[in-house]
Amino acid sequence: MKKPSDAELDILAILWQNGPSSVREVHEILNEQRDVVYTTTLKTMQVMADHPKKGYLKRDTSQKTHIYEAAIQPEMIREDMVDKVVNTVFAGSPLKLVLHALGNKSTSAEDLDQIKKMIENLEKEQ
Amino acid sequence: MKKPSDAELDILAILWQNGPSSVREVHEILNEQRDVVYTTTLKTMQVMADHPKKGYLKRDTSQKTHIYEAAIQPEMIREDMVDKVVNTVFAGSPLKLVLHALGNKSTSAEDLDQIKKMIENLEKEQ
DNA sequence: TTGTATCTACGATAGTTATCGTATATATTT
DNA sequence: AAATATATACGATAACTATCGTAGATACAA
Repeated sequence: MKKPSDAELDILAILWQNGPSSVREVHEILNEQRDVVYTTTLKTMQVMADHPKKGYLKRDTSQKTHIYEAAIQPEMIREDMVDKVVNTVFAGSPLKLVLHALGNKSTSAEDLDQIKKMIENLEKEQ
Repeated sequence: MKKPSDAELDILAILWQNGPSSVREVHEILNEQRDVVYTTTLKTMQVMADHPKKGYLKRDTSQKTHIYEAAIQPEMIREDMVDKVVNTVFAGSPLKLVLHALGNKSTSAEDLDQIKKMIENLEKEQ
């Protein structure tokens, strides 16, 4: 599967978070992140839905205002994206990525707990 | 700073790992990862070095065979790349990324130890 | 010295990405 | 009904990406 472009990923993220939405709804959120005019958002979403090699979005055209929905799920591209990051800026070491994510972000106590549990489970398996 | 493209990242990763290298040396490794002809690697590296808005590489032209070296470091783009991944395919949750990285990869006992230590340190700070 | 190998330089190009303007249809408001 | 707002459709385009071929310089070997 072809990887969505940067701008396409932004739109997918919004749809994954908010569920089926109109172009207007997506645009309002996208426009907070970076300046872009409405028809740019529209065009991008149309291409994402209609391009024969993409099909990232489904659309419901039964009303005047079309409703778009993600046609791919984040799980389908996570692996590829994480691999790319690990193999380029973390010298192929998932450990380094984990330490980076833990170190630079303010991780809550609950989150740390959850990671500890995960580690315990992994250690049992070994 | 503009983000290097996919192909450029592949080349940067090789230079980060191996240090200053000739096009031939980079090409041998890159060509194992995906089929590409020598002049494609050459051209890409020349652009990475010469393009006014890039400057990802430095080159030493004192010998017939030029030697290229990374002019940017992975730390300079890690943040951006991790943020992008987290904010798109992990719903903005670094925790999810960490669990994914731990779960899908066979993480060694030593690595798990190191993560535990990291977590202990973080908990002390809180 | 004549070939063979190895470089760099550089142009061409097809495909993709991201962006925006204009036209037009359809609602909604005054 | 006329004006305003809101949609979609769609063409144009500039910039970027990735790729490869050809030409010419340089080194080295037979």
